[in-house]
Amino acid sequence: MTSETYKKPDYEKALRKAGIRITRPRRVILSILGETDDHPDALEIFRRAVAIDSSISLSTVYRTMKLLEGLGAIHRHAFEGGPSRFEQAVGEHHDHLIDMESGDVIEFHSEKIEQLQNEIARELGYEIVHHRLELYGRRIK
Amino acid sequence: MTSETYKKPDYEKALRKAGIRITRPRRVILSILGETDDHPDALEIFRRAVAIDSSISLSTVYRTMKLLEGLGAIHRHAFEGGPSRFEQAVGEHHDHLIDMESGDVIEFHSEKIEQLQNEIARELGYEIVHHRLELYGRRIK
DNA sequence: CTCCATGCAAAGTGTTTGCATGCTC
DNA sequence: GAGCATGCAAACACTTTGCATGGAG
Repeated sequence: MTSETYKKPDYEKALRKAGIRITRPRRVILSILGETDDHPDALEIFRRAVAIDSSISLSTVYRTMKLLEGLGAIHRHAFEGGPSRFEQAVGEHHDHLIDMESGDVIEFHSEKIEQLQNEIARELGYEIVHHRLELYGRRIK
Repeated sequence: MTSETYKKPDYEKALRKAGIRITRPRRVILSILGETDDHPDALEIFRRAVAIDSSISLSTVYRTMKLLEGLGAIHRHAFEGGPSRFEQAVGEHHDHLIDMESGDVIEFHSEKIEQLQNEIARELGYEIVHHRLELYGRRIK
């Protein structure tokens, strides 16, 4: 991604509307989330944030992630054996394929699988609130 | 499930064959795992173990779980927002539906979903090593 | 009688929180 | 100015580990 004027929801405006103060740390963190396509963890976000403003603390990163998660602006993923990783909540729902070697995350979506999940839950007498589907795999040579 | 003489793989024999010592704590923990149908966490296993032999320590529970996991005798599940929960590795592979209110776990299996997962991974150039599919839901009244 | 397994306490990891201060609205 | 947000350090929940002792083979 070279262009920066791409999909960039205006979170600042949205947050302000939600009565949330736009502070320097929040602005920095939002800009980081807006520009990445990967799924960084809190420490990685912290590192990138510190590079922009060295006074930002890790607690603020965690607090901001929690805040944004509550607003539905980001999603938190707890992939196996690692810290939570975050992504901006833009676009459609999707699931994840995790490259076990590199940790890279590939997004995918299957309407068929979603339907099957709903059927299964219904048969068991449940309605799904949310689900988690993660494929852990290796690149085929 | 009322009968206790049901599916009960002889883990002691298997462990002995693997060159692993059968100690009192291990015997106790194995008996607990063999008799439960739920998905207890380490602390719950510890509680049940202490009721049988009060000298067992939580570290031993954790160590034993790790050992058994390595041997493929149990599976570890990290459901959302809680400690790892364990289950005996008997029977076929299955996925889990978690009752968000009670924490109860219902097992299910869908061959169709498994196939779709494989197709998706293949298309992305990956082979699946394992996957995680969890449905979080509420009972329909 | 040799090692592996244990209990205990301490350390480790990722995350949250209390508190005094600082900055947005 | 009023009150939310911050940095810092301490607390937290879960899990692992070092070490000296104990017990299975």
